[in-house]
Amino acid sequence: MSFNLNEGTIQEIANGGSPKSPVLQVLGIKKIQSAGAQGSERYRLLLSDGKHTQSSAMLATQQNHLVNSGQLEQHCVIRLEKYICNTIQDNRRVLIMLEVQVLGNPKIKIKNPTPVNQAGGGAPAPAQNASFGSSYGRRPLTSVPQPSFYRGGSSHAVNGGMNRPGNQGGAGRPNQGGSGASFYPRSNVAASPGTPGRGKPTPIAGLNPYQNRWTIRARVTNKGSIRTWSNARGEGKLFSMDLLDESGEIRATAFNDQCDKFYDLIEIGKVYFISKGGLKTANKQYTSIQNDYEMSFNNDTTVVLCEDESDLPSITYNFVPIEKLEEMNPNTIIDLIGVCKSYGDVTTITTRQTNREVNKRDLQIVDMSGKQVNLTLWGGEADKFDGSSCPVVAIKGARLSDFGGRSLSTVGSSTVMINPDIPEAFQLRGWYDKVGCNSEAQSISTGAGGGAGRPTNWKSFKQVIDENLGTGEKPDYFSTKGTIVFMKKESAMYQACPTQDCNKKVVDLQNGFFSCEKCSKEFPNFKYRLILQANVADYSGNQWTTCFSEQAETILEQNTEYLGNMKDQDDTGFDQVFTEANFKSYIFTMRVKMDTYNDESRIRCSCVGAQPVDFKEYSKKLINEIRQMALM
DNA sequence: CCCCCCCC
Repeated sequence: MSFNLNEGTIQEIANGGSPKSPVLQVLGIKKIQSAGAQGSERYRLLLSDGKHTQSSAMLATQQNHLVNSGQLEQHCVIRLEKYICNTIQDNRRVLIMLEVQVLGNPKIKIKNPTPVNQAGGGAPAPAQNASFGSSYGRRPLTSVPQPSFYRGGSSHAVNGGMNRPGNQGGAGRPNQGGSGASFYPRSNVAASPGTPGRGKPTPIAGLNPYQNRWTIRARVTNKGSIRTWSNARGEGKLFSMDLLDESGEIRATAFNDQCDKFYDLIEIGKVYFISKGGLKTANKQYTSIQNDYEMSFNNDTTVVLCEDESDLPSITYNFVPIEKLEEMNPNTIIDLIGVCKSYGDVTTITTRQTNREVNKRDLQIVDMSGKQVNLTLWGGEADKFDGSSCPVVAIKGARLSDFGGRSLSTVGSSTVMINPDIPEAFQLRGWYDKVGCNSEAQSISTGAGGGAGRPTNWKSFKQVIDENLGTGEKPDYFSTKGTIVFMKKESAMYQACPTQDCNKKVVDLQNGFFSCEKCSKEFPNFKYRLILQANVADYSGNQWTTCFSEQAETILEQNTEYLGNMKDQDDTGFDQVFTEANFKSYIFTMRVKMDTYNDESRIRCSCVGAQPVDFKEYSKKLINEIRQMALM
C-alpha cells in the first residue's frame, strides 16, 4: 500500500494556516507522564508531512485509546480530522490532535522530512480553531439540550447544538483577526477590566500552571452546590464546576469570596469566557474529568457569558465497560453507560453519621461486555427514575465501590442521563433489544439487587478440564446441562448417626446398637443418608460426581427415608427407582476442588444443585449464544 | 483552601 502525505501542510499550520484534514505520518510517539496523578498520561507525537516534521504535537487525552490499543503506533499514516493549534511562550505552536483517523502503517519512514521552521515571525495566529469536521445534526432527544453527534469512539463529546448552515472549515466560528469582536460579545453579565477583548481563547487542553494570561471559552457541564468546610487548616465555602470545550475538560472551584461572587452567575449548560485563575495538579481520586490540572478562581478571575455557543459540545464521557470495573481500584470516579435491566423500589435509609434520612434506589446495569453491575441512585435522582422501558443510563462521575465485589453509586457531582443522544446509547439500545434482553448477564455485584448469590458460570465438562477449574486454592463452581448416564446403586445409601445435623456414618455393632464416633455414643437406631455417585454427561464429555441428600433426592425422585425402607424391604422397587432415574437431564451446578488423598491429587466434583431443565429458559440461553457467535 | 456523598 502506498500513502501520499500532504506535503507542506505542517509548514502551513506553523504559519497559522488550517489545512483541512491533512494526511501525515507519525514518526514517533512519546508518553509524557504527569507526576502523581494516575491515568493522566499524555502522548506527544512527532509528525511528518514528508517535507517537514512537527515535534510539538499533543494527542488530546480523549484519543489516548488509539495508542493504548495499539491502533496508533510509529510510522502510522493518519488523517488529522480535527485539531487546534495553540501558541505558547516564545511563539512556539503546540498542535493538539483532537481527532485522528489511522489510515495504515507502511512500517517505514516516508521520504526525508526536516524540522519545520517554528518561528512563525509575527504571524497573527489567524485561525487557531481550525479545521473542525462536520457534525451530524440529530433531533433533540432527552436530557441533552439540542444534542448532536460530534465525535465517535469510546469517549466523545455531544455538541450543544447543531452547526449553523454553511459552517465549514471555520465559517461561523471565530476566525481572522478583526472579526474577533464577534467572538467576544459585549456582555452585561460581568463586565470587568479583565474582560477579554482580543486574541483567541486558549483551548482547555492547553491550560497549564506555567501560563497565567489565558482566557478559555467553555461550557459549564456540571455545577455543585455551595458546601462549607471546617478542618485544621481553616474553614470556608466553595462550589465546583466542570468546564468543557472542543479540546477537553477541566474542573474549576470557586472558594469563599469567589464562591459568593460567581455562584449565581454560573449556570449549567451555559458558555462563558473565563480568564485568569490558578491551575494546580488535579487529584484524580475525586473526579472523572480528564485533565491533569484543576482550576481555582481567584481575585483576578473574570467570567463573561458567551451567548454564541452552539458550536461547543455539552458533555464528554470516558466510558468504562462494566467488565473493566473488576480490575479497577475502588473509590475511583468513572463514567459508565449501560442498559437498566432491572431496578428496585425507592427505599429510605438513615445515614449513620448524621442521622439524615435519604432515599435510594438500586439499578442493575448491563452492557455489551455481558456483565452487570449494581448502581445506586440517591435522593431526587432515585425518586424520579423510571426504568420501566429498560432505558440506557449514562453516568458521568459515578463512584466505584468494592461493596459486594464491585458496585457503583452516584455522588453529589455525578450526572445521570437517561437515553442520551449519543452513538453508544444507540448501539446499546440495538444490542439490548436483540440480544441483551434475552441473556443472563454476569453480575460483578453480589448482595442487594446484584442478582441473588453466585452468577451462573456455564461451563462444559471439557471446558472445566481445559480451563483447569478446581485446581486453585478455592473451589470453582460451574453449571452445565447434563444427563445421568450411570449411578452406583449399591453404595448410594449409608447408615448415619440419628442425631440432628450429625450425618456421620455409624458402625453396626451387630447387637442392635449403632455407634457414632463423632458423637461418641451408641444408638438403638440410625437414619439413612444418600450419597450418590453418578456419572453425568454433557455434550462435551462426562464426569463422576458425588450427589448428597438433597440433590440425590431430586435425581432419584424419592425421599431418603422411603428409599431406605425400600432398600431393606423391596429390592425390585429399589432397582426400579434407579432405572427410572437414569438418562434424565438436569441443570447441574457443580463444585470442583483439588483433593489430595494418600499423596494422590485428583479433582473432586460434587453436585451442589440439580434443577429440572426449564427448556424455555435454556433455549433462550442457547439462542443468545448463537447470536453472540454471529456477532463475532 | 475541598475531596463529604449516605445503606446493605
